Amino acid sequence: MLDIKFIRENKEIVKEGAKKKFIEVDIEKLIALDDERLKQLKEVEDLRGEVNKVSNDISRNQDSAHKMQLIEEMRAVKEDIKEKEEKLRKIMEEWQKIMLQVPNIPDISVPNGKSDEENLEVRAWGERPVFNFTPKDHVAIVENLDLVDFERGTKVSGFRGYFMKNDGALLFFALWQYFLDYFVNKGYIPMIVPSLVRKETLMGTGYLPQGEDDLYKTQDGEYFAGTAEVAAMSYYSGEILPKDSLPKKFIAFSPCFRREAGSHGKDVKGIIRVHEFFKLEQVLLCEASHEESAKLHEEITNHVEHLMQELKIPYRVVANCGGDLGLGQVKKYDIEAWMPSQNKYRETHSSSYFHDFQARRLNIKYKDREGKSKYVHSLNNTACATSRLPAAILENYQQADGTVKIPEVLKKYMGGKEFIK
RNA sequence: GGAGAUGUGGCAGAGUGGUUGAAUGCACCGGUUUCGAAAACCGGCAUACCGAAAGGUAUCGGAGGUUCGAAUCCUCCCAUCUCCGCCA
Repeated sequence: MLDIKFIRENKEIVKEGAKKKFIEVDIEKLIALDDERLKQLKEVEDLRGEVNKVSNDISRNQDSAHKMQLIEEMRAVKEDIKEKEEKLRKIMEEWQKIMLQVPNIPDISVPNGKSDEENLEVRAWGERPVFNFTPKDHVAIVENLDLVDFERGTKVSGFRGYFMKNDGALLFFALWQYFLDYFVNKGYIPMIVPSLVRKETLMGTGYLPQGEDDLYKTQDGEYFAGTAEVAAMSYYSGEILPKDSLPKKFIAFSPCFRREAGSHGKDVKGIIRVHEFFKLEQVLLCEASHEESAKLHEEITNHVEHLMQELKIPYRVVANCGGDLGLGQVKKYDIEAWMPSQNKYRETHSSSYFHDFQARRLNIKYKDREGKSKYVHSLNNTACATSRLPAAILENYQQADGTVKIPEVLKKYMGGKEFIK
């Protein structure tokens, strides 16, 4: 959510921003509606003021005839108020609807473009592995080594279902622990957060109303979140935080659920695109300063790059183009791991910042030095998405004999073993 | 799932139809005092929106309703607590 005042004063910037994100929203209509809103609000408030004033007079008035007359008059005014309130209610409904569609403004450094194909490579790291054999894709690897059971996964869970098994299961645990150790050591607060969440949390983080189709919903009206960001961000909703407690840095773990509506043909095999996976997510709240947001954005991206380097997975960082940004995002980097079997990079991490877009919707504030309350800024980045990261590891570390070498840094988390065989 | 109780400002806690946006205490901020501090005393201290300002409007868990007037009465919802049931 943007501030309506900001929209009014910067409508050209807002329009340009929406255009860059390829989002249709009628700013002129919104402003016209806001004019109506202000006018109607003033009328209603003036009338209410009159009623309040006369009501006071009534209570003090001793002359009962005069009293009756005033009461009669106020009855009439009340009818008038009712009518105007109804009008205001209708305006507000429409106003709210458009306000929820207004996207945050992308940063000047965000490249132009419509889809992920136009994302811009910022930097790449690592030597792509050279194989003296034809590298298998991760699906073949996990099937050979019995690390994942897809058949029974489908039998039990349905389309895209899977069981992690044997060293496959252990690899997940090892990654979680390795990443967790790193972030806790950096001062992050570890959290296990709910996946089953109320609608407000998804509105607040910007996944609703637009993303309804990609979310699972219960018969009681709750939703299953697609990322730990949702619950972690909502943790402080409606609260005012002490200034010196910022920045807040969470490393949040949760199962993640995605319907993957509209991507039925994509990645149908394997564990790259699944309905249910697990994620460690970095979620940050900081003071309302663009510099601070931008600085922390680089920082949370660097954390992941460092870990990818430790794991020795070749990767690149892309700056996502306007059309590939979410509604609330100001800027986003994707970190993409090299997938030898596909001979290309695949997204494993997504790092973005929002300014106060989410905080406005979630109503998370802090008091600044002058005691004025301000909305916090928010950021998040994947730390470790199991299953995508394991898929990249398996492909990059595969051996000619079909086994998989365990990355040096993970060995101690997998019982000191050298290979998955 | 059943029964009961409760929901007021940062916290505690008054307030059951009329100058109550809300007593009081604590916390917090400023001042007096002090070499400095504590104590004491004085003053300030919710949020949002409209307005250049004066000022106005709204908010006492949420949404409706009754009334000239609602924190206070009515209806529904939500949350919390206690007991019972069920489950782990």
